[in-house]
Amino acid sequence: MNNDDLASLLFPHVHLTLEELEEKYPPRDLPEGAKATRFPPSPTGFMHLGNLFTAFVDILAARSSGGLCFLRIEDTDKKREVEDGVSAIINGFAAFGLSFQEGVTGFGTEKGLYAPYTQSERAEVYQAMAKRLVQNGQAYPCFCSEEELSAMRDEQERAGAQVKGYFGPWAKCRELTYEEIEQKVNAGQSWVLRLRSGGDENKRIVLDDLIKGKIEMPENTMDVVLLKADGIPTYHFAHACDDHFMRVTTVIRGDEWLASVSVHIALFKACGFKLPKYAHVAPVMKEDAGGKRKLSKRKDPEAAVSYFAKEGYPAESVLDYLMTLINSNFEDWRRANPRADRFEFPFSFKKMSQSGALFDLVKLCDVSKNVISLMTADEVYSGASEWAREYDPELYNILTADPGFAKAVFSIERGGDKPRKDIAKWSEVRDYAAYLYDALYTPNIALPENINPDGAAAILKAYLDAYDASDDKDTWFQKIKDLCGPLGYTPNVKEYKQSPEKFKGHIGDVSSVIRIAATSRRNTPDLHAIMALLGKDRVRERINAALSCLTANN
RNA sequence: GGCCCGUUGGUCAAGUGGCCUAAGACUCCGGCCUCUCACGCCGGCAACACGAGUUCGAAUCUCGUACGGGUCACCA
Repeated sequence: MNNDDLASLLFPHVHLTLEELEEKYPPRDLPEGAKATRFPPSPTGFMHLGNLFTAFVDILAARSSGGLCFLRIEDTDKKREVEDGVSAIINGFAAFGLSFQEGVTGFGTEKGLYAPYTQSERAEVYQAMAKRLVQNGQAYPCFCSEEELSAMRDEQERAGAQVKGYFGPWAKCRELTYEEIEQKVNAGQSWVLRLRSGGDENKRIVLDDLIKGKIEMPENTMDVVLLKADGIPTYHFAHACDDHFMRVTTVIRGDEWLASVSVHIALFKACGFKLPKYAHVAPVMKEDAGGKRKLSKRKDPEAAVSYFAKEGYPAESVLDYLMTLINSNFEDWRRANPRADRFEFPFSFKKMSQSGALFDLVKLCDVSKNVISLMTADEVYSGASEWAREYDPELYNILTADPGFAKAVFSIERGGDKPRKDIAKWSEVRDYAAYLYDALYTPNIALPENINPDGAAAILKAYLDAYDASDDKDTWFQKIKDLCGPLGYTPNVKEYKQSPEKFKGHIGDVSSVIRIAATSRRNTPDLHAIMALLGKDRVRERINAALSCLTANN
């Protein structure tokens, strides 16, 4: 058979050549060792945490090597496509402050020299390569229907074949003559284009994966589909064409692709492309009934990236947490460089886990508390109010009604050597600040077990007499100490511990009563600062209210 | 089932034949810190899946077993 004739029959209108493509998309001019990576999502309208994770590795690998990362849209499966899919992806990344140097930048917009970056717009590239493969005798049309293929699979099943699929003797259309093909094509029969595999199952190929190390497997023998009946390429073929002509040096993707590597190696070879480096990333897992499984879109709310925005985790927190999963020594680095840009971290593929890590919300909270504890009061204010604007309008109104006051609230014990770490996400701010706002405050005078209402009332009365809103912190504290003795408490906690029988309690009990009266909380940050924010009228008001509550109960 | 990958405390993990009586972090539990909480500090619980082999010596190398995961589409 004359392959040129076949190519012309199959692709009569394709004139672009491999050589022209090579010229149009020349190798990148990158510094030594710099990596060109890409993140290629399908526009399904859902951004999975795993997408963020892999994309983050892509960006990290690019930036840490002085290279670049671009965004390519893989919309070859029209069934899964969603209208606003592309915007959802771009917005999703923007929410995390992540962007790409090249590729799709919005719906219908893109930048970069290797355009187009949307697969549905790259038909001529795939067609040209497909034609070339036919010319070289490395691809052929297959007219088998879905019914025929499933019948074939059934037969293989029955025969107990170890290897199933369209290959070797099972590949019926492989041996079609030109005349047979011509007749079917002219009759309008639909066809797919298949690779004419030259692989030998007894030969083995070796892949040196950047993460998984050396992997050996049998050569591919399958005549895999390159172009579907509608002329759209399969993932495998698009991967070869795009990652070659977009001059990707390092392919980073989920490890579910590992099993397809033999196909990809065969394809790159057939096309005459240089094989890129591969890094197969293990998925983020979730604990389930004692075992592990992939984070599931349906079962796990935290699988959606939007979950974190809704809960009010700062993007920085999520990113830092992801960093610890990517390279666990990031934590040490972060401790040494608390405020450094995380892209300065010396990322390494070698330090990535070979198996999937369990997603740990508790750990995320810890990381997030650290992140928030390092923020300024202004940053906390804007983070919290931006979150509240969307998810808690009442809180938003309260916070923004008096930004100065809100910032003062967030300033309590912030900025020192030992910053408080009690906020992990913005949704906790409402509860954190509730007692500082009348609109959120619910009086609830619940005394500790060792204090009776009379004792508490005595403390409050005495305190009201001593209270002066203009006292500085030391004076304020000294006054509480001075209260202790006459009421039968000791200002010295150690003394109390040595002989508890001598006292009603210690200074902790006295200040607890005052704290409860002023805030209805047993635990708060620095009470002096809180009372200063509350103001003398409100403090007196609340203590008086507590007093009457205690006496009424008697 | 075939092929491939993996398995160190509850979790993330260091570890590349002797420095391992197995690091660090999170969680949990004690204790300390001139108010509570938080922070910080000190301490504690807790692991090399199993079995053979190689070796003077194995968490580390080899083989087998078990368990877990992935993949076998005109989906990506």
